[in-house]
Amino acid sequence: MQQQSLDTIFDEYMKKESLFQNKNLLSTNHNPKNLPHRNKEIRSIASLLAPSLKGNKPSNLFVYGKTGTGKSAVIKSVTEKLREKGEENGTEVKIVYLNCKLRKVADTEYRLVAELARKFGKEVPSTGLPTDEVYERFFDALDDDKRILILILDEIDSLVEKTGDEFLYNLTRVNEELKNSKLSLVGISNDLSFTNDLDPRVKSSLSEEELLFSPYNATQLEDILQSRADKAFVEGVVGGGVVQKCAALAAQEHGDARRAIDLLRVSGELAERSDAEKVRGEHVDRAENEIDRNKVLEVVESQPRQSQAVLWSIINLFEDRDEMIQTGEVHSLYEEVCRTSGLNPLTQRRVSDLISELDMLGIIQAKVTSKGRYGRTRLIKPAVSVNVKNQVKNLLKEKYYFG
DNA sequence: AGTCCACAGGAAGGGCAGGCGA
DNA sequence: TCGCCTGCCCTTCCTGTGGACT
Repeated sequence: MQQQSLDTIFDEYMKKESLFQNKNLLSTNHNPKNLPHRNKEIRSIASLLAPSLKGNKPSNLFVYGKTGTGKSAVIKSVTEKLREKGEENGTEVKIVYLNCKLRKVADTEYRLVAELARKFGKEVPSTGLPTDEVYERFFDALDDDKRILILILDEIDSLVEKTGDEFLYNLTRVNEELKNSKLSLVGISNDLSFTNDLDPRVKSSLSEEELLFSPYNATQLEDILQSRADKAFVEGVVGGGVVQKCAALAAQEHGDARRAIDLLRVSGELAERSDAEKVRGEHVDRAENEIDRNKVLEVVESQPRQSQAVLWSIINLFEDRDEMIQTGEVHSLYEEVCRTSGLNPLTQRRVSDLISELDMLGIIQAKVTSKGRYGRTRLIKPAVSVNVKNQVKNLLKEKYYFG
């Protein structure tokens, strides 16, 4: 019986015409060849890096701009072209792209340099060697032939925040030691104020050249989205105004192209799932909710159990009363929750910090308020819609066994 | 004007895991 | 391999504070 209904589902799915023609074009890791509205940036980066084709070291470059402004995509596309050109001309231009947020790969100084050494074929154990030795191996490998290395460090701010700027100092000075090769750094950061905290020497050498990627406006987003939509969807299935709506929503959020593309993709998926023949405005609305919901659920899932217990307490207190809650109340319910779920309760001081963190993540809203004779405390409430809040509650209950 | 509540949030330090360096 | 170092999580102790109440 069940077997049969499963069969029907699959059969019907296979029979159904997809709204998508090439969904990959809307996936987050798709690297488009064509990058509209970034010609100026492409040209300046290309001319900055061009000296490498004649065997000269290009200036170090620091690129910054908010998420979804095309920084990584532009750099990747320009450097790929550069590598091809180098091959044609017989100059070895080696491009190494590392995302400093990638855990276990490039999230500490040791790992970063070890990864670089490995890219040049040197064996480096994942731990144990002095960092100097790893630098040595990397420099040796790099220098064994005449070449230009362009090292792209994406999300460089997160690595500096974690480990300090010493590795940047070392990398910017390496050219003094190399005989054959030359190394240029390209740093990419979302954090606009990132260089302010750097050692002045590092700052001046990393930012020999700087380039700001400003956010896309709604018209530009629309344009980008339209060209993707044309190729990604079957002709005629994207209803009027859909692309515009996605662009407008993303433009409100600092012109994030990634967000716009996500919205369009999810809208399409929702339309397909509900057997609609066209993607419409209502699907975009639902997509927006769905994306927000997934974001919240993802954040909640990634929290440590203690934080989850605090959140669970807040949600339940709010459920019963529907008015702002204070820290003390949260802590007493939290202690009870710990007892029933076998957790070691933390002190109020610590819970107070966890509440601040949940506030910063945007899951709850907490404001320090004085209630006069009745003390000074944080007033807390969930910061998500009722619908999302209930889903968070279910998640905590079913997956993490609270309640 | 003074008191006092219910915490906020800073400082210092303990305990632990994991990385570092010889 | 092993002691040292560092960062993180957490506790303890503490001072500070806005405003209702007396």
